[in-house]
Amino acid sequence: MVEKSSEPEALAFAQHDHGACAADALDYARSVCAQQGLRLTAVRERVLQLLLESHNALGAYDLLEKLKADGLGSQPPVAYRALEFLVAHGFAHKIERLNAFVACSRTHSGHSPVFMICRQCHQVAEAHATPTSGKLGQAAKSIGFKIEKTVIEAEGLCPACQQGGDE
Amino acid sequence: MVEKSSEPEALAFAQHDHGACAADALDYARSVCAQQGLRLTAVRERVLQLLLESHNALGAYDLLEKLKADGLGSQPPVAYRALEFLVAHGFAHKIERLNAFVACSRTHSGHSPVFMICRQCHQVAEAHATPTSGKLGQAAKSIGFKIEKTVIEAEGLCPACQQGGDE
DNA sequence: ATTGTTATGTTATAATATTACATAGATAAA
DNA sequence: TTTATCTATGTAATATTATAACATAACAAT
Repeated sequence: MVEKSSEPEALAFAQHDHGACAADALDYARSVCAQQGLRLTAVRERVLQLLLESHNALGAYDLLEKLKADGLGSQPPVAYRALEFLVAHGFAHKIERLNAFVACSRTHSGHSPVFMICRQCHQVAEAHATPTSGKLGQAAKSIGFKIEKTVIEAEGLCPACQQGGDE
Repeated sequence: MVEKSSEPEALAFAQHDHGACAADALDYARSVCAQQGLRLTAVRERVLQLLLESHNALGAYDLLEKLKADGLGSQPPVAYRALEFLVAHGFAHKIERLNAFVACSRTHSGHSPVFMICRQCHQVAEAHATPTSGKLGQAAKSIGFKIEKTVIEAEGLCPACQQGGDE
C-alpha cells in the first residue's frame, strides 16, 4: 500500500502547502485504483481534484457547475455517481450536517473519520477516532447494538475564526 | 426542574411501556414550556406527540401528512417551524443521516445526544455522551477548535434485527 | 468481432427545505 | 378595552438535494 508521509491530524486548519497536499492525495488515489483495479475515470478524477482544491465541503451542484465548465456531464447523476464511487472507496466523505462532500485527508483505509466544521469559514478538518472503543462503543455494546458506520461531526469555530471575531 | 424517573440509556431498543413513555415525555415538555414561558401550541404539541408515538425517525413530510389528517396546516413550513421549535428547545433532535427527526428521549437539558440507527427496522435509540471529554474533544482541543455542537450517529443493527437475520 | 459489463448522458421527477408575504392570535401597554 | 406589538400560522412559490429509468458509449475478455 502506498502511504503519504505522516501528517498531523486535522490538517485543514493548519498551515500547509496545499498544492502539494492535493497533488499527493490525487497520486495516492491513482495508485490505489491501479492496484485494486478500480477505474478512476475522467469524471471521478475531476471531482476528486475539485474536492481536493479546497478544504471546504462542496455540494453536488457546486461540483456539477465546475464539471459543466470542463465540458463534462452537467446533470445531477453525473456528480452523484462520481461521489458515490469516491465515498465507497474512501477517497471522499459526505458531511451529513451539510449535505456536502470533502476529499478524504488521509491515506489509510478502514478508518473512522471525525469532522470539525467551522461555522464561520466553512472549512472542514478531518481527524480520526476509533468510536467503537470510546463511550459510543461502550454504550452500543452494553445494549447489544452492532455499529457498522459512524457519523461524527462537530460544529464550531476553527482557530482562525476564533481570532477574527465571532460574529 | 421536573424529572422523569430514571431510565436506561437507549430506551428505544429495550422493552418498555411505550404509551407511558410518550405520555411522560409530553407532560414533561408541557411543564418545561410552562416554566420557561414557551408556547407549546397545537401544532408544536401535535408534532411532538407524533414523534413520541414511534421510536423511528420521521421526516417533515411524514409529519405533514398526519397534521393534514388532523386538520392542521399542511404546507412544509408548518412542519419545519414546529420542528425548529422542538429542536431548539431540546424536545426533539434531527438525525442528519436520515434528514429526519426523533423526539428527545431524556428529560435532562444541556446534554449531548448520540444516536444509534438500525438500518433494518429504522428504530433510533438515543444515548448520551460528553464528546468534549472524549477523543473528539481531545482532538479539537489539540488543534484549537471550539466545539459548539456535535452530531454523533452510529448506523448498524439493533439487537432484535441481529437475531432476525441480517438480509 | 462479439459479448458482457461498467460508466456516462440525459430526461424526468422525487424528496427535503426555505423565502416571502398575508393573516390571525396572544401579550402587554395605554 | 382598545391599541400596539410581537409571535405564530396559513399559503404560494421556489430553492436545494437526490434518485429512477433508460438509452448510449467505453472498456474488458474472450
